[in-house]
Amino acid sequence: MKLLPDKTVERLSQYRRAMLKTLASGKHHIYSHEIANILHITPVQVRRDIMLIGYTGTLRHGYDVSELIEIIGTIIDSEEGTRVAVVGAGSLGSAIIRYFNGKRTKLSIVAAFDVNPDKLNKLYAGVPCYPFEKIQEIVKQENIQLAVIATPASETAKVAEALVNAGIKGILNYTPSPINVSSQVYLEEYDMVTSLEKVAYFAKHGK
Amino acid sequence: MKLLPDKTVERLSQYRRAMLKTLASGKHHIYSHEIANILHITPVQVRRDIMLIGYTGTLRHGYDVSELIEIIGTIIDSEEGTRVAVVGAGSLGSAIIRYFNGKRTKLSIVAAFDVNPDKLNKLYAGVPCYPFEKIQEIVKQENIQLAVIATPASETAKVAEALVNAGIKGILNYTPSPINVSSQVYLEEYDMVTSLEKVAYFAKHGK
DNA sequence: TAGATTGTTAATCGATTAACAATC
DNA sequence: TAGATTGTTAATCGATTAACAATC
Repeated sequence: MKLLPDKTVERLSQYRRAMLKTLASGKHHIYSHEIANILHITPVQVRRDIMLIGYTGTLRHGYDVSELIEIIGTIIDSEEGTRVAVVGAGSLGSAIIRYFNGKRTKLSIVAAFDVNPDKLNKLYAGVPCYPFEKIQEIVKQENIQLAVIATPASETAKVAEALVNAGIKGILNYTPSPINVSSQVYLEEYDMVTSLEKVAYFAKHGK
Repeated sequence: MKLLPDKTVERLSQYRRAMLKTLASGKHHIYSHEIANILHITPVQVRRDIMLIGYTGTLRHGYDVSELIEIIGTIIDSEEGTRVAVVGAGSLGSAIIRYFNGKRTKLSIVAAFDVNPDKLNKLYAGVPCYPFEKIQEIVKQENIQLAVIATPASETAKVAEALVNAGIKGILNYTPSPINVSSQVYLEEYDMVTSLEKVAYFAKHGK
């Protein structure tokens, strides 16, 4: 399938989550405008996204909730699952591990890394913590494809370099230090301060 | 000043952070292409954003780092500072509090809320934790304008309603449950699972 | 049928980038 | 000066939305 637009991929993830909730409530069919209401978007947006993944609903009942969940899975999940590491087992890192734990998803956090010896060999919500120096070895051994960076900002560059060398395919950087990676590696950066500053701006100036 | 574009506001926050770092390294002037390199964007983008806030550099030295920091502050900060509450003092909530603590910003987290009696009356990185039922009272008393939701997903709707009733102006929702709020309230939603699923998709399919 | 819905194209909107004049 | 840079308009790109035919 052709590469999907950035925003469509994000929304597919959200549709799936909303559909899982819908299914859990015992509802088996759903209209585009119902999905749209849940996510504060327009029904056309929903229909267009679903068109892009080649699924079709029916005029009478809209979309079949289970089928839609299934199809979205074939698009955005990797069949064999995706193994993820969290670098930095501080409060943010362990919050991320706990956050993912128990979520129904093909993404599994299988390793944490830290430099602090106190944190090593402990389990964070069932995930073992390894010394940062072993990153190359463990990434290979555990077949880890993605990494989340949750270290102090001062360590970001070093961590990113080690991850790229270890052959990681994608990085989600939660530190406020932007990093440079080879264009082979997909990089997403998110900073909570920027996000909250944006909320402050638009809450104040109206939007 | 006219309302700035969404993306420009985000980048201004990032420019400021990069400029603070630049200044700390003893550099007092910077060219648009240097800023662009730090943030992996184009120099034109940088110049256009800076044009939009009405600041101008010089042909010889580019932008004055201190002045740029100053100007960005007048645009995106509130002069008197902005007071923020975190709802949910679990691992994510306390990570957020610690994350903001010590950052140089006009945003200050001044209160946490939780329903768990064990967490009450404790300090999280210097921030007091109040019982959730007192939210209305404390928001008024402490003059809190923004809130970050970091509760379990099951509580999101209830929390959002209480926040809107308490007169909050902006909400940053870190739970995976989308919420509906009055259009008076600016809402930003961010979900780590969606973000990581997006990384997984583009790391796999190339982009 | 009438009303509601989907799927899809075309139009619009918003954001980025190319082009370039001005100038140090 | 020649080369490098800024500021800004116009063109392009990508994403959203309006419009509407098809149909249950």
